[in-house]
Amino acid sequence: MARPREFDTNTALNGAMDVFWELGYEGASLPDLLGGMNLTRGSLYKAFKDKKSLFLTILDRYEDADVDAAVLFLSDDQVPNGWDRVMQVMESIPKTVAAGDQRGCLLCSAAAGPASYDAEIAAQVHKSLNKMRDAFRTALGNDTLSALLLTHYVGLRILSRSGSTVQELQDSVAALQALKP
Amino acid sequence: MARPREFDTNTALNGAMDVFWELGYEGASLPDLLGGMNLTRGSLYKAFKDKKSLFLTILDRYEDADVDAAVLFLSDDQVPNGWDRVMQVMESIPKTVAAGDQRGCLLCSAAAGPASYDAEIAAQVHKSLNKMRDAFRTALGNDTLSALLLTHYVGLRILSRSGSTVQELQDSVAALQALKP
DNA sequence: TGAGTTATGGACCAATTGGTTACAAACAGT
DNA sequence: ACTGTTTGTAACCAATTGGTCCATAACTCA
Repeated sequence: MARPREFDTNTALNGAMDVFWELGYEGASLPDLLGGMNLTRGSLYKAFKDKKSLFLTILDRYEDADVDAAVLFLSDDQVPNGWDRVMQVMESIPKTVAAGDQRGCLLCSAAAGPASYDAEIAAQVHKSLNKMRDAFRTALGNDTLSALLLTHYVGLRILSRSGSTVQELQDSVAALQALKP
Repeated sequence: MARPREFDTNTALNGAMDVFWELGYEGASLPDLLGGMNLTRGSLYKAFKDKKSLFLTILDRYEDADVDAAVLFLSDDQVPNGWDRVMQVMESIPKTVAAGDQRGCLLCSAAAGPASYDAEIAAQVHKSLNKMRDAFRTALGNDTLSALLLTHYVGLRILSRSGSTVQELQDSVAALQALKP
């Protein structure tokens, strides 16, 4: 009943996620996003309203993809011990950096950036962070320990992005072993 | 031999630190800084070169003031046990938030922000972070544990800024008790 | 083959960004 | 009092920011 979209919404959003992930919310300019999504201004604003709405959509998408994957892994007893699953998640962080990916975590960067002055972004960020903490808790059955692990997760991801060495991150993860219940 | 400064460099820098601390490096605009420092464009650029140089100066100042204070406290055996000193530093973070200060840590915000794309800022940030880690290490005589504590410190400060509740932060700190050597 | 509807591309926009420059003012030394 | 030097002020700057608008294109349904 009207002209069809020429772009695929999914691939466009994937492009937007890449740009936001690498540059952060405030660091990603409209031209950056248009390039990464392969569309022009008019199309972006018609389809996604504005930059902030697009970012909220991407945060949602990040939760559905990356956060939920971690949550699922933490509750999957293919690895029978919950603590072992937690440690595998933590160990994956220095591994990611060693593989050349220094982007950190979209969520953690948003927590450090726009969440401090934008309530909607803060709400979405906390929703996802709470999901992570809950996943730690169900894996371990321990309230305060899960709070510590979430804090550690955020710290690792921020340090990853700011250029900490793999060794430093590995040390930090290794020290967690002492907390094994 | 020339016209004297009408402003006091120290108070101007204090003003700049406040602005950067609250708004972050990229979030602080020139008008924001000029307002907080009580001077006009020309004076700022003549005295401090440009925004980035000013920020590097402020990072230095933050190290001399806040980082060094923590480092000193961690090595001061008025509190005889090193671990107890570490815990006092950690416990001060939820307390700061409870007192209404959600600004987090200038250093940690810089690590999450401009340190990811600016080498000079990254270098200064790492210098200070390493100082913190060293302080943890000398307080405890333990390499990997000090890496964990630095990560935890950064995580707490990022979560503080993004609006985590005092309870969540307290839980996270309380769980550290299990690591007491 | 229309009529109705939505998508696209790009020109356009005001506001803001960090930064420069030109000139007047305020001092020190002679 | 004059000279040399540095400060303060504000006008000015080009570039970039996020966002709007409109003519045209592409489709569906009648």
